[in-house]
Amino acid sequence: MQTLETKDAPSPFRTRAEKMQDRADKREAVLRAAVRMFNAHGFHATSLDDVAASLGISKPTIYHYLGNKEQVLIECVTRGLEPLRNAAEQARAQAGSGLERLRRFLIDYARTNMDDFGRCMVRTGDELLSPASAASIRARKREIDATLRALIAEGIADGSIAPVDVKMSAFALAGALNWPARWHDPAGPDSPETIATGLVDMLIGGLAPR
Amino acid sequence: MQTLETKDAPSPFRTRAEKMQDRADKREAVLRAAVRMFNAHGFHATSLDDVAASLGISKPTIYHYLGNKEQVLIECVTRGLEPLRNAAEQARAQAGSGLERLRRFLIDYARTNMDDFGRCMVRTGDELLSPASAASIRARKREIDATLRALIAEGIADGSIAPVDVKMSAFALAGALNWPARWHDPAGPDSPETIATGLVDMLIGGLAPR
DNA sequence: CGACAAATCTACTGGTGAGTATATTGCTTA
DNA sequence: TAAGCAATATACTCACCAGTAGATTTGTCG
Repeated sequence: MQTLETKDAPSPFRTRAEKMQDRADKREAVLRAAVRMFNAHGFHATSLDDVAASLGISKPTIYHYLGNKEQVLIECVTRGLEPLRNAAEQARAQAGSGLERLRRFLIDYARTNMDDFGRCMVRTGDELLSPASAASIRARKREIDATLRALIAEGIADGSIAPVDVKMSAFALAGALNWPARWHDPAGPDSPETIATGLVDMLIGGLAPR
Repeated sequence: MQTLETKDAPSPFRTRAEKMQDRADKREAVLRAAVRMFNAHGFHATSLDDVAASLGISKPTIYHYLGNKEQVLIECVTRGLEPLRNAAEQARAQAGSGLERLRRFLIDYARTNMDDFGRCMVRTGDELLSPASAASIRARKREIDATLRALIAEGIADGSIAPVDVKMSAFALAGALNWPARWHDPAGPDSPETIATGLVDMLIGGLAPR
């Protein structure tokens, strides 16, 4: 077979697969532009005309790729949720004490909450979505929360975590690690990595001296 | 002078002071109705016509008392901020170790974040406000944060708090205690009091066993 | 080639909701 | 009693924006 395709002379004749990739890339570009504007000005204050303009395209093109405005938001939130689901799955599969696995998970959790889609996911309340979509997203968030609680419970069981109230601790952790979605400045001096470990270590150690 | 005013026979002829009170009460009622709807459906999804209808009045009446929609929101946020400022002032004035004073402050902080105005205050991001108002509110929030950091620093100095990173801890605490504004259900089984102490004690003790 | 589908545009429609103009009523005060 | 102000209503205007209609181009496949 003749795969004469070379990197330095890309043919202008796209294959089927390449065109699907093109389409996916464009979808992605729309989502990136949208999520940035949602984060900067809020969902309602961002018009799809603005998003389109920022890409040098027109509004119907967005509809061509994504259907409608709510769909754009849902996709953004979904992309924000995905890394969390992966982190959760990994945490469940991993070896180690409850605390060690929890720590790893929390750091991933905090880190992904600081990227564009993660921020959008954290900041998108139910009230922005149709009841059906809100329910679907709430369900996915609940899964993450279930993992979080399971890890805490396992840590308590194996003695690596103090006998805390599981539900309350899960809320405290989630709150502390979601909050950067509102204050973290990507242009600032602290990297998401630094912030994530800083927050998590404080939460594990507590304020009281040991 | 003849202050014949009796409780059981309230005269329909209001005095000057009573009328000012009337006006204040009505303003207050509008704010209460508005903040409830803002919390339930979000600021943009709540029209002033809806707020007015929920009180059996008309939109111009709201404009009569509050000027415009942003002003309504600003007043709600301000009312949410007020108890925090009081708690901060009290904490600064009080005696006791840094940790004791911090603990008291954090519990107040958490509790007030769960009432109508507190929730609204936490959930109202800069993007909903004009730049000028956003700046003014950000400044007031910064003061609260400064108190929080000062209390942590004092606790470290007097040895009642472990030598943690002050800035990071302040963010972790604020995040954990703001989060209930998004999830707490006033109709649920857990009282704000219970949640506040539960969260705070977990944050002070940390997850790791002692 | 000719028909079809994908991608994209310009130019609209229709609804919603903030904010206003103006009228009315009734109390207060000169 | 007339003037003035507070409180409230009805009935608008105006801007914005989600979503759509329909035209155009271009590549693909029978």
